[in-house]
Parts: sequence; C-alpha cells; structure tokens
Amino acid sequence: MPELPEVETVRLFLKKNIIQEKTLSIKIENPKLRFPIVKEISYKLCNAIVTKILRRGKYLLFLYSNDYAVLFHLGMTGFFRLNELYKFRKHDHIIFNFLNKKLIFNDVRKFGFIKLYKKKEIFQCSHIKNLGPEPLGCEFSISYFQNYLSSKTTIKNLLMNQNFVAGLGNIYCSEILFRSRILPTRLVTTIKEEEIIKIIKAVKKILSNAIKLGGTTIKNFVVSDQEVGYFKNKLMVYGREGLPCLRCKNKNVIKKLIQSGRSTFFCSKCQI
DNA sequence: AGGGCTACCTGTACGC
DNA sequence: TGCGTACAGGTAGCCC
Repeated sequence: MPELPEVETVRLFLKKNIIQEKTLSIKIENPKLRFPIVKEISYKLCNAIVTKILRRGKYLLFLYSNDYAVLFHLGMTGFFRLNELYKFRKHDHIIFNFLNKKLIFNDVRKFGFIKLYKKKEIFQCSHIKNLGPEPLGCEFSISYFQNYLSSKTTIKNLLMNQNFVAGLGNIYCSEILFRSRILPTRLVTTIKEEEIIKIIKAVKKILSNAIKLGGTTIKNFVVSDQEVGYFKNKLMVYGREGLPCLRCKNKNVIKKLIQSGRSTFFCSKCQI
C-alpha cells in the first residue's frame, strides 16, 4: 500500500498525536511479521518517551528518550490506529499503551515489520544504510541522476530501486513517467538530459501534491480510525487500463504491462 | 557486482 | 453458492 506520501502522512499524524507521550506498557498481540517482533521491545521501551518521529524513504523511525529507537515498515497493508480503548481486531500485532491513548499496529499480509535498535545504530542498519537520496531533497538532482545513466535496466525499474531514490513505489512510478511523457520500458541508457529534468520535476511535483492531499488510498490506509488519502482521485494512469487517456482523450486508451512482475500503466501515444 | 525473480501472507474479485 | 485462480501498492534474499 504505502509509498512515500502515505508514509509521510502517517508520520505527520503520529507526530501530532504521540510525540512526548510516555510509553506505559507494550502488548505484543501477534509477533509474526516479516521479521518477528522481539520481546525485549516491551521492557526496553517501558517508561520511555517518544521524542522524535522521522521518515526515511518508506521507513518510519521512532526515537525514544532512552538509548532506543524503533524502525517500522508498513509493507503492503500495515497501518496504525489510535484509540482511547483497545478493542481487538483481526491482524493486530502490537499495542503501545500511552496515558490516555493506545497506538495499534495492524497488518493483514504481514509484510511489514517492527525492529528495535540502539538509537546510535539505527541509521547504519541494513534497511536504511544503502537507501538512495530522498526524492524531495536537493540531493536528488540532475548530476546525481547522471551517475546512473549506464544502468542496464529500464527507467521504471531504476525509479523503483530504493537504492537509487528512496520512497517511490509502483503507483507513483507509473504516474511520474506519464507526467514526464517517457515510456516505462525505455532503457536508462537512452534517457537524455532534458528527460532527466522532466522526470525530476515530475517526481517532486507528484510527491509533494500527494503529501498535500494526504497520500493515496486504494484501500486499507487508515490512521486514527479515519480513512485518509485523496490522491487516488488524481491518478492519471494507474489502474486505468482500457480507459481513455486523460491527456490525449479519445485518441488512445491506457495500456498495462508487467515489468519485473509489477503492473505498469502508460499511454503509448503520449509517452515516447 | 548488478539486476531479475521469487517468496512471504491474506483478502478480494472474478469466471465457471 | 462454492470453488479455483489471479492479483494486490512492500522488501529480502537468492540466483545468474
């Protein structure tokens, strides 16, 4: 489910609601996730205060008032809800009990994970140490992009590679390439400088718009208990196979193909 | 070394 | 209605 804008939306929600809250206790309901939740989490974080909530790519990091930090990944279906009272729901994994509120992590498909680290070690952990730059930062630039022009892969696969740039996923990559008017199957070696400029502009525009709108919701993206995410209404190509292209109107319909096992949507007239 | 493929897991939608 | 199949936005880890 969640790509960078959705994770950022979750971060903003959590920042507003659990910063400076003291963890009274933690209950592990079901440790089974992509990596099992370790028991130590419940006593290492007991009485600790959440002081910072950061995002790196699609990862969330909670920094605590003691030596510890927690790394979260939402996988495809992970989400948080914040309630005053706890009522079990299917696929709940862990409950963080604060004074007047409870934060619950729920994940149907169990592709997400929650890992405990020492604060000083978390940024060097295997999950985040090799991540590429943040797509909305100035480090993601033309000259940075040019370092990858010899990659023997397609432009869609390059954008999907988290070590090239952190946070783009399958939906936004289709949208970005449509906006840039570049076919997702183009080899990176054929991309010209003017096209790099278009891609970088499209990345920044589409992601920042999506964050403003609260992230895309296709289904299951919930924070608090309230569905958020309005970007789905703005998708130009993703999930629109067979429907008229919104740019060239009735001249062409959106096509779908599979690249590296993932669906890609594009317009064969608008994108070259 | 770089890049592609598959496994992981459950729910839903669809065809018969 | 029930059953079988395909597919779903994630990454890690294996293989070539």
